[in-house]
Amino acid sequence: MESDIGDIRADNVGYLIGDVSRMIRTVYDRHVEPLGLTRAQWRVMVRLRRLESCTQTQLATELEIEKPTLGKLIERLEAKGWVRRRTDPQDARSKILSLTAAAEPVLDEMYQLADEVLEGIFAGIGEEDAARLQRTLTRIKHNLAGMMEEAAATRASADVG
Amino acid sequence: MESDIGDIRADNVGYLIGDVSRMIRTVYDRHVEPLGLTRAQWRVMVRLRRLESCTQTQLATELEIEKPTLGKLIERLEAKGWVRRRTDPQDARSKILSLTAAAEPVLDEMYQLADEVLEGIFAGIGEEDAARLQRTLTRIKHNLAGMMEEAAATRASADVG
DNA sequence: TTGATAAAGTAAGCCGGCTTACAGTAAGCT
DNA sequence: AGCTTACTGTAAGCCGGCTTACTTTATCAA
Repeated sequence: MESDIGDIRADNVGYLIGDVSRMIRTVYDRHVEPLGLTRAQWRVMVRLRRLESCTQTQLATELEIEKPTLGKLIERLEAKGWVRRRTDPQDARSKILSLTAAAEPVLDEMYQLADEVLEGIFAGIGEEDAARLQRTLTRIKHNLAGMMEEAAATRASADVG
Repeated sequence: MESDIGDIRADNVGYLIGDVSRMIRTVYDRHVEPLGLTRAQWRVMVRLRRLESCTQTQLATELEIEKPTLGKLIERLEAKGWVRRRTDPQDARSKILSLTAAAEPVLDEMYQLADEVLEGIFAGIGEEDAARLQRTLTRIKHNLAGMMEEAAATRASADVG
């Protein structure tokens, strides 16, 4: 039963993505360890720099992570003095996030390190292959998004009915 | 400065892999939730079935995860009655792992579910693209493995010198 | 005005990855 | 035998993802 492509997927591509993702995280984190922050924390700061200032919910949506997940990240970044969090004067529920001046040089260093790591990760891979990888992964991501919505819809209807 | 491919990688492919990996985990876990185990736990059992029986260190090596990580997974699987763990009579340090009879039907159901999920993930992606994805990701994985070894070597020499 | 509903963020707790540090055991070399 | 070294597994604890449940505050409708 579909032992050709089926096995290829199950034994290789499926876990391959997970392997690569895990290794990317490890390699990044090891490289940037001396700077005192992780890839996930850096990602938050990069987005925050681009947005100038925003609420936590906005940022969580942008990063496609959940609010509590972002909350913990912000907590650590605030403790390190790179992110400021103050209550929105227009809405006491919201907290406005912004980068501190101390964050800038760290971000700049991180960019450079990230570029070096990416250079290594994509060594020997041509532009065409990289573009194709991007297209295929994007398609997979769309498929996954559809499956997640579908599951959510099923759940919702189950809750009602 | 290399704003062409550089930006493509940093803004898309890098995080794309992470996104896809995270979504795969979520989708799997949601789908198989009713069976009472996660993708990671299932992965352990699948490998264990193939190996018949082995020690924890062997299995951790096969799965490319660390021993404490596997230890926690085994703990849960043992509590659920799907994995048995007994001391090796030849070496009191080692514990021999094996599946229980109760694990078999769960594994069979998981296989089917996994295949359905994979079907959905790869919907609309041709065999050629899938094969290409596999090749490129494999190359990336090799690059990452090299970088991790390199970093480990640097650390070791730093420890000595 | 007040009462229901919705939204922002936090708390608590689970999973799965990691590291460092340790106990127990084996094996090898004097 | 005894000492050292190396290996197996566990403990403890951090990070980053998630969910569910909660508090606080806005908002909207009656």
